[in-house]
Amino acid sequence: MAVSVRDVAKKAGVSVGTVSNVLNTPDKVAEKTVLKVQAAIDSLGFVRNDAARQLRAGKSRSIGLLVLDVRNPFFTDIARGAEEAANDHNMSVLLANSDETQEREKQLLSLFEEQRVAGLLVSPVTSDIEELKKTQARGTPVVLVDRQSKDKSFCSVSVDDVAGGEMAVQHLIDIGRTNILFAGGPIGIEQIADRLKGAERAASKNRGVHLETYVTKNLTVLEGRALGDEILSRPKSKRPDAIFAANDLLALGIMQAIVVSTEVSIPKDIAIVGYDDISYASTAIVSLTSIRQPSMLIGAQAVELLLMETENPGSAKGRQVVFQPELVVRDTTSKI
Amino acid sequence: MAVSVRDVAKKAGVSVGTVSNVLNTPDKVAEKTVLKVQAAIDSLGFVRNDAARQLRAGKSRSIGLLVLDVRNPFFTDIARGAEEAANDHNMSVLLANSDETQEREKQLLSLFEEQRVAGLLVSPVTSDIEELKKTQARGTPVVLVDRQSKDKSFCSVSVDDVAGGEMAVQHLIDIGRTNILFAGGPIGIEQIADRLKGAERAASKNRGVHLETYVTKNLTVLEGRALGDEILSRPKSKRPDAIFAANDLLALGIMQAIVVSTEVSIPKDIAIVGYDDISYASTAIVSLTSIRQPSMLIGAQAVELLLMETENPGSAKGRQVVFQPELVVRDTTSKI
DNA sequence: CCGAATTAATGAATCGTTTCAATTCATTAG
DNA sequence: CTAATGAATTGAAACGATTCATTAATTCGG
Repeated sequence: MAVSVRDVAKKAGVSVGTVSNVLNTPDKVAEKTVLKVQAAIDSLGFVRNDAARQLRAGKSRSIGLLVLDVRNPFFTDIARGAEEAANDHNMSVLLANSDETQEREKQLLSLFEEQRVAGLLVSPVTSDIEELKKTQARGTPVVLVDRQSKDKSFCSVSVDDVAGGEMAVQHLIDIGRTNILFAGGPIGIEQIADRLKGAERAASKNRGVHLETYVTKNLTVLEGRALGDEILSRPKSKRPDAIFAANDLLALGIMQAIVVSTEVSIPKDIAIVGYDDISYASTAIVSLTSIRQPSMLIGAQAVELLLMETENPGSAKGRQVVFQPELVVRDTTSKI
Repeated sequence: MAVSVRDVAKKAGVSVGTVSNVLNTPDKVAEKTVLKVQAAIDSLGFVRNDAARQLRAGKSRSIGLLVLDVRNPFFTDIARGAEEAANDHNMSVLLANSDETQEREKQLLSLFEEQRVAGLLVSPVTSDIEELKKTQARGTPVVLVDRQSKDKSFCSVSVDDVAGGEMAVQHLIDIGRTNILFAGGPIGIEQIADRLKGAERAASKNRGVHLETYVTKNLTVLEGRALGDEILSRPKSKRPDAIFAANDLLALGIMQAIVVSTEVSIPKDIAIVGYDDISYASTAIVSLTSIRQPSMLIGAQAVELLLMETENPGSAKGRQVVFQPELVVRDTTSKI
């Protein structure tokens, strides 16, 4: 049934080596031979068997990317960045979703290892990275994404979330707000804890600023609406005059709840800053000020580090790349 | 460097065949032998080479899923449905994105074929499916997704978009609207043309109903806002009292533009129906009435058809599954 | 205690591609 | 005209897991 190089070789009247050369290095084959072989390939409908290629090559041209949540635009943007960078080195990216469970992570890790991926980009579920260390020790290079490796056992590409949090709150202070609410959770997640830390730093650097912390169960639109309703239910004097939400979905939810009320207006009564700058931020009813993370760049950079490591082992040893986030000012914090 | 079954066999003092049996059919191996081999595997850090397995097996346990746009929640939901169904047969799904370009589609198609996927689920870019027919002829079963195969050369799973369109407009008529605007485009896309056809059918079935068609360049939030602004700029008498948008993103955009005006209220002055019932529909400022497609079911069903065909070639020959969409009523069409 | 039946373990052959040392053939320099 | 050079082509030997016909060892009924 299946057509192999051997069949092609027989049909074209050449050896299998020549067929292989036509496929991989046609310059080394006489032109008329190339044509003969092409003809045979077309007439037989030959399709290369990738498994055999890889077996022979010993390594694949794929990079495994393991993220916490494929539905989060932040991660799909990272994936897109990684894909583009990988394409430039003509490699491809296999995207997998750990769904924030350690078990699934472990499963997918070994799946990738069995496929002998050229390397792994991982956004790990917890800080327990023993399994990852073993994988790396067995010869598959690993780059951490959106998370630093404190002991430098891995390369990593991340964003300075403390700086992002500080930036957001400082901006709110700059436009004259003093009663600021931080919303986000769970606090156990490193990124969120860092954003809060940055927020606190900005608050403590300025006199007369009060920072309230509201811990949410997660970072979804629904959770945001609940918080928005809670704020509306407060007496006027207890309401914040600004909110820093730990991500955009949360911020959008808060806005949805507040915007229906005629009592509170955005940004006059309450200013809002989100985080991530997802594409919905700019198209919201009142366009949302947000902290932008260079997500595509993160993916691209991670691939570069990985390839540096594969092409020249040891060359990127423990390199920690940390990007700075960026404030994008829109209507939810405009001065009037 | 790499550890193979041979190394494991030597270390454990058994033959390679036994190691293979431990990995695949441990019941056929004496318990103490299993333990010896496991120990050798652990101490050497052996990881199975998937390429070699596949080469020997001749087929993979993966199904290729090729969609028009990975960022469209409709398709990611299909993917999720397909994944779950595939898992039940312990197979996995490889997701790829043609980005609506024929070239990329062709590229990915041959990539999948080289990987000897067990089968392909494809949402084809155009109706030119010659390439797909060749692929199928070479032995890779193909199931069309979200598109019918008129000549029955493929199995397919799709949704009745004509019925969906009719349902949407009939609902608007039922709540007393007579001046209805259909928004969507490009009309060349089969699904959109079908929704329009359904809308026209509903309009013509009822007397005194006027249906206006507004063709958009695409189905995005921005395009919707432009249309919303255009409607606001019209004199009151020229405005529709209901809008049927060909997808939810478009509908949300229209709403965003209209909601800021104090002149027109939703649903009192203008009722809106969207299409797809994406998760944003229910959390929009005014929750959006929409036509729901059973997207996860589509993915699952497509996998079932595919497996039917692989396990028993010819058994699903040209089967066309067509699902009916469902109206989900929310606030944008509430009676007051 | 023998032969039959059952259970374990073996290892060579196989999958389809690529690689590379060896071969052939034609061309050119001396 | 010979020897040396170079270009094309060849085909056997890998890559690593699985399979399956054999062999070996054990158990059991009569």
